Amino acid sequence: MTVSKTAEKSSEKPADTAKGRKDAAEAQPEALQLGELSEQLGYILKRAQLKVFENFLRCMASLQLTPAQFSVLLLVEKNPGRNQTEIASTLGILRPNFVAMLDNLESRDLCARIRSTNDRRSHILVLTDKGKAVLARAKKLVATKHEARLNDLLGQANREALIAMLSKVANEF
Amino acid sequence: MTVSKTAEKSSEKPADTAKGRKDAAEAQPEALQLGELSEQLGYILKRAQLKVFENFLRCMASLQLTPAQFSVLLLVEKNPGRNQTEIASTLGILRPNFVAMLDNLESRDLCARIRSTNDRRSHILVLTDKGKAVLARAKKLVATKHEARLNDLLGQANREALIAMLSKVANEF
DNA sequence: TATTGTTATACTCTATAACTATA
DNA sequence: TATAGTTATAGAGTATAACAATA
Repeated sequence: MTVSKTAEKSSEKPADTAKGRKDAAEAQPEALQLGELSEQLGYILKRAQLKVFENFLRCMASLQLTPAQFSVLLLVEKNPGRNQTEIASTLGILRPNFVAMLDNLESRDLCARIRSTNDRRSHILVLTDKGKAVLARAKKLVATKHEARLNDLLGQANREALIAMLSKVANEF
Repeated sequence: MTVSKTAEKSSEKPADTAKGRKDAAEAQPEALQLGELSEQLGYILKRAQLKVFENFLRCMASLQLTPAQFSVLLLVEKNPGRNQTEIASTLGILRPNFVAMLDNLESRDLCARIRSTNDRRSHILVLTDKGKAVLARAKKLVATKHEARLNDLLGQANREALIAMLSKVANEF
């Protein structure tokens, strides 16, 4: 919900900075009470997701890959020979919206559309050599800079528990 | 990333249904391999968030409240006497985008803008009586239908652990 | 000069209908 | 007729600049 990127930065500090808390004996300081909001599943889920995506983008700045593009490359690599509809629907991307995304990846020579010989309506998706190389570098960046950060923050065991619970929510909620 | 609502429904079943698995001794069935994607923090976080928001909207259908609107009502109730800038920035909503949102809530007589007498530039936000009543009903619906579902799925202890870890990610990642 | 609420605007995501070419 | 890829388009959500009123 809500929770914009720039605004997050501006709502980051105002809790206990010099401005927000000039004097210990002041009537109404600055910081608002979150109250029940801090226990609302949807609210913290959304804020956590925005933070994680932000960090992902920073980690991948050198490769210029968004989370969505990374997920496409991963899925195509793991499932070569599949067509656009199959890749898109697995990722929850609507076919019309997948077109521009693929145009982008193809224009950067990261993946290619190949007309299927069985069914000439289909475009089989494959990674180019450059696409494979970029994906390999992306995986390393994600592992060392992005996912490693979660380990530092929560520890290995908790990290795995978090992923497991989120998967359960995503699949069964 | 990606992961649209309608497409999620269509990519829900195709794992092991009658269609997807006609015969045990078939070459290449239907379901794609998610591979490393199923361990990607951002990916499952996003899918979980979409599922939770979807469920929230269904639970609140009778009150016609979105997660964002609910969060505004909660925060205004907990922090009466604050102005638009304070409420918006705490929620990570940019001031320009908060205007239409408030117009909506005010037109439904759920909250009101009051010109501050101290600083006549500011609009103090308050809940109307109807706003308080609707929020009270909303809280009940959220508790009994929405958050309770998480308990059923994970159990009380895990539910609290999940919320705690997500908060940590949202605040410190 | 700075801030509050606002307007206008643009860009991204997501969603639906309809076209084309193939089947 | 049905499906794959595509186009066009519309609606959210999010972002920035700039204006009027007030401080």
